[in-house]
Amino acid sequence: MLDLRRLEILHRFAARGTISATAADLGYSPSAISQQLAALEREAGVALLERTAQRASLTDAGRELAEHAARILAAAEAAHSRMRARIGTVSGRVTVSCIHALAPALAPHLAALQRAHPELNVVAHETGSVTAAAAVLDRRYDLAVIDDWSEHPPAEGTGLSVHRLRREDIVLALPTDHALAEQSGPATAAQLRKIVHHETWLCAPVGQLSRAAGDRYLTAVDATPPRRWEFEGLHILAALVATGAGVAFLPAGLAQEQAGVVGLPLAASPQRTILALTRTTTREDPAVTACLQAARQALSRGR
Amino acid sequence: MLDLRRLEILHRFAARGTISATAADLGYSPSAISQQLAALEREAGVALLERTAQRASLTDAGRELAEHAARILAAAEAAHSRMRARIGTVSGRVTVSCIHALAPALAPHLAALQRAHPELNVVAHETGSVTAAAAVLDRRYDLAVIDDWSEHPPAEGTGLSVHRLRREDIVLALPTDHALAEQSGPATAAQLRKIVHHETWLCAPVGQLSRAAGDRYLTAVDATPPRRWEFEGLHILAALVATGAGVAFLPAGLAQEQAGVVGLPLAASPQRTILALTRTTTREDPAVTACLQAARQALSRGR
DNA sequence: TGGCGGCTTTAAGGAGAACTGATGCTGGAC
DNA sequence: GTCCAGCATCAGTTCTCCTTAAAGCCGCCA
Repeated sequence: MLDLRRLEILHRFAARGTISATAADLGYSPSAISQQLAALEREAGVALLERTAQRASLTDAGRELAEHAARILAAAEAAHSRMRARIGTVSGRVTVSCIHALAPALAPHLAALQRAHPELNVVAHETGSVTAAAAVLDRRYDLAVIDDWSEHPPAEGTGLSVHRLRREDIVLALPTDHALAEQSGPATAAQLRKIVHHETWLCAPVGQLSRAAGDRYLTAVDATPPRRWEFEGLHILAALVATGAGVAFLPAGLAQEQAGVVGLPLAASPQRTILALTRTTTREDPAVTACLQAARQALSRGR
Repeated sequence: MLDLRRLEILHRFAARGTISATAADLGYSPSAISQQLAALEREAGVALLERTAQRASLTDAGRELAEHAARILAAAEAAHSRMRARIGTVSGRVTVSCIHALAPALAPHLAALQRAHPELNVVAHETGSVTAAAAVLDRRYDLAVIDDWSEHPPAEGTGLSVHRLRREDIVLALPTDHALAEQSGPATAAQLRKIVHHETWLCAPVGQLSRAAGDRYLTAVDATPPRRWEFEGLHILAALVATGAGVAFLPAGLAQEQAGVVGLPLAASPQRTILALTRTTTREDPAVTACLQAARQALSRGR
């Protein structure tokens, strides 16, 4: 009989790649992981790992068993969720991932939830939007709050539940004393080209979703910024706009909150969507749904 | 994290109904089962059993978790089978069920298989045809050899693989010195009515599949035996026919093997099918397939 | 070449889990 | 009333599993 904890270890090892990282993830010493994987090999009767002194990697059999393990663990988690749904108490450990920019909004609601349910143990980390889905499916997080800047938010994948929390327009963020700050209608393409040409363009580094979306829009209106400053974090960009350092594309809500910044609407406005991701197997878990509800309250006040 | 062994215990309890029987099935003391189920309740956070002093029964939650357990265990077994298929060695414990009448034919082949593979541990029991499918699905047996006397053998159910080993005609078994023993063509309905009226009719007790099938045929030709002797076991019936005690419906092969018995064909001959049942999750397990192969060799020499 | 650091395994020991056997309880059968 | 089947609990022993400590291997760098 294969042991469920050992399958969990194998599954995590398949996701992380080293015994040390697996141990860190699961809160054990590397020695324990090594021993448990050896025991699993003994049980299965097959070599699951190719071991060298400084690297362990999965064999074909190990990879296959890890895939089976994913299915088995999902079934077990579904069963556990159902039992938790039966008692209905919000308790246990829930790991939450949140992108940098939304953490300040989310944190107080999670803290309140934890105060309301002392048995609940919320563990929050920061993760980027790109890797979040895989991390949730890999059971590294039970709930992930991310944003998506494409026109079409990701669909529900295998085992993944996608919850849309908020959708808001992207605006052109200008310093309050900018010549166009008083304009009521949306910025025209011509205005945008002129601004981009004269001002420093503030944006996220390449690889960020917001950067790609902004570049798409700029290309569409045929504007190419001659001067770019790249900073990570939308809050920083908003603050920089306020100091007069340049202009940027920002979510409407963020531009509105930042003192010294005015948001000018855009024609055919791009949008960003704030999403929450959970596994379908935990959909009924009261603790997870409570955290999801908290995220909804924290972040869905936009339209 | 729910424990797989405990889920197995719950699942077995759901099938058997008492803690003692569960313990006997799994080879533990009742005390161990009681403690493990209590631990599972603690893990799940729900009451799974309603306990009185002399009886424990599942609650709704317990029933539901037992159903989940069946799925989880099936997934685990499938994974284990895949690993065993990878190494390909015929080893481990295989529990085989066989109906009474076929045991003599099957036993030597299983014994030979066990001699050829010392790591293999075949455990054989006798079980009736009616309950075998449920027992295989409940994991009490990995392989069951049964017979079926209906026109249409059972189809593959959820998780059950049905292997047809042999199909043979039912004949009218007569003592060698009977007046009709030399007849070459099949027995007519009129002959049958006459024989039934004059001879003692030998058949299995009510509830057996062979009895039901025989009665159906007798009813169809409008023959009702005034004198019945009911004995369990087709071999006994064959031996009784040889002594001249009466006549019976028997599978052709059995009638042929029995000295002093002649088998007279029947018009629109009923048939019996010998089937092997396995779980689909163990389909790839080399040990199970080897046992199945042995059963095929032992029993499929008919047409 | 020698030392350092990351990754791994092995060995030893201790904490906890789990099984057994004994004991006690309950309710139905005789 | 007495017996019996079934279940829970308790104490004790065995076994599992995790941690710490030690050591090996390999790449990297001085």
